Amino acid sequence: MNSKQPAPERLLDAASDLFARHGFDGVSVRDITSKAKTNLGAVTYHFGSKEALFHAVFDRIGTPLAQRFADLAAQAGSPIDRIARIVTMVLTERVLPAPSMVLRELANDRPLPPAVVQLMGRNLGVMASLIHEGQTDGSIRPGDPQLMALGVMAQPFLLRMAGRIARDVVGIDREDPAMQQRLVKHVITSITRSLASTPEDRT
Amino acid sequence: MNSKQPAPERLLDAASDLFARHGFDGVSVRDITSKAKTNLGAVTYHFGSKEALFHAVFDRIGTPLAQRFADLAAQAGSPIDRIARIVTMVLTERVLPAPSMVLRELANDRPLPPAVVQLMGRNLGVMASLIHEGQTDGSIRPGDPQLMALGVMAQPFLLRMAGRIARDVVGIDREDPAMQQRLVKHVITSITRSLASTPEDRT
DNA sequence: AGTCACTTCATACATACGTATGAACTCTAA
DNA sequence: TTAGAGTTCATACGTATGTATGAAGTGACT
Repeated sequence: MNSKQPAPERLLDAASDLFARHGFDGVSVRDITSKAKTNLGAVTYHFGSKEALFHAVFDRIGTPLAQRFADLAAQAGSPIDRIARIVTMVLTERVLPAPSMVLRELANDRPLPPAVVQLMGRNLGVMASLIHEGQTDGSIRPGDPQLMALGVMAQPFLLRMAGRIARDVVGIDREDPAMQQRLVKHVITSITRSLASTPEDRT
Repeated sequence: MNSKQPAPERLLDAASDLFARHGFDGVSVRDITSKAKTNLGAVTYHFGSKEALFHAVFDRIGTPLAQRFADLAAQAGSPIDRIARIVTMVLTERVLPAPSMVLRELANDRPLPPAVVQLMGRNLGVMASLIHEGQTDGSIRPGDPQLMALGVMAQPFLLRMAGRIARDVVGIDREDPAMQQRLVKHVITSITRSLASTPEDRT
C-alpha cells in the first residue's frame, strides 16, 4: 500500500509529482505534506528544508533514469537503433518527472543544481558515446557528438511535455495509443535522418 | 531614456525580463514594480492584477515575434533556406523572452493561456506551411507538416535556453560569437538533414 | 512494565505575498 | 489661476508561506 511506505518516501513521491507539474515556486510545503498524508513538520524533520527536499527529488529521479539510459545503450543493435530505443523510452515512459523539472531548471536563471548537471551530463554522455560509436562504424555522419546528443534529446524532451501543444495546437491526443505511436515513429524518423550518414559523407 | 517611458511600458519591460528568468511564481509584484521604478499600486492601476500583467506580457511578446516569423518566411529562397533563417533568428536573437516563458507554460500543468496557444499556433503554422511548400516542390521529405514543424522548433527552443547546459555540460559559451556560430551551423545542419528529401523519397 | 530513541503532529512565528485604498501629486485646458 | 482627470505613492489588510518547537505517540528492547 502506498500509505504504508515510510514518510520520506511518500514525501519524495508527492514532491516529484507536484514539482514536475507546478515547479518549485508553484508548490507549497503544505501541498506536499498534505498529498503525502504527512504533517507539516515532516519536511523539516526528514529533509531539513523545502529546497533540500527538492534536491533530494532530483537525486532520486536521476538514478533510475540514468540506469535506464545505460541499460538501453548497452543492448544489442546498431547505435542508431539503441538511440531510437532511448528516445522512445523518454517519449513514452508513463510517469517521468525529469523532463519538465529539468526544462524548468534550464529556463530559470539561477545556477543549475549539481544533481541536474550530473543527470544531464551522464545521459548526454551516454548518448554522445553512442553517436561516437556510430561515427566510428560509419553509420552516423561526422559532427561534434555532444552537440549532436543535445540536438537528439531536444525533440523527445520537448514533445514529452507537449501534450498540450499537441492537443491544442496540432491536434494530437497523447493519451491515444495510436497517436502516440505515430508521434514516436515521427520523432525516430526525424532523428534518424538527422544523424544518419549519407553516401556523400563517406567520400 | 528608459525612465521616460510611460509606466505601463516600463512594467511590461520589467515583467518580461523577470518572468522569463524566474517564472510567474518566482517573481513578486514588488520585484516587478521595483525594477520598473514604479509603485506597488501601478500594477493594480494599469493592469488590474499580476495575472493580467502576465497575459499582457505574452500578448506583447507574441506580436513582434510572429511578425519576424512571417517576415523571414516571406523572404526569397528555398523553403529550407527560409526555415534555416527562422531557426537562426530564434537561436541568436539577443533578448527573446518567449522561449523560456513558453517552455515553462508547457511544463506547467495548468491550461495554456490563450495568448500562448495563439502564439505557438501562428508560428508553428508558418513553419508548417514552409514545410508543406518544400514537400510540394520535392525538396522536403513526406510527413505531417505540423509534427515536423514541432520537431524543427524543438531544437532552437531548447538550445536557446541551454546556455547553462552548454557551458556546464557540453562546454560551449553562448556569449562567444565563434561558438555561437558553430552552434547555429550545427543546428541548421541537423534540421536540414532531418527535413531534406533523399533520392529514395522520390521514387 | 518501563525506558528510550524515533517519528508524528498541532501549533506558533515572522515574513512575504497580492490586492485595495485614499491621499498627494502632475499636467492640461479653460 | 484654478478645476479636474489621470497617475503615483505610502500604507494597510488578510492570507499564505517556510521554518521551528515542544508535546504526544509508537514500537523495540531490557
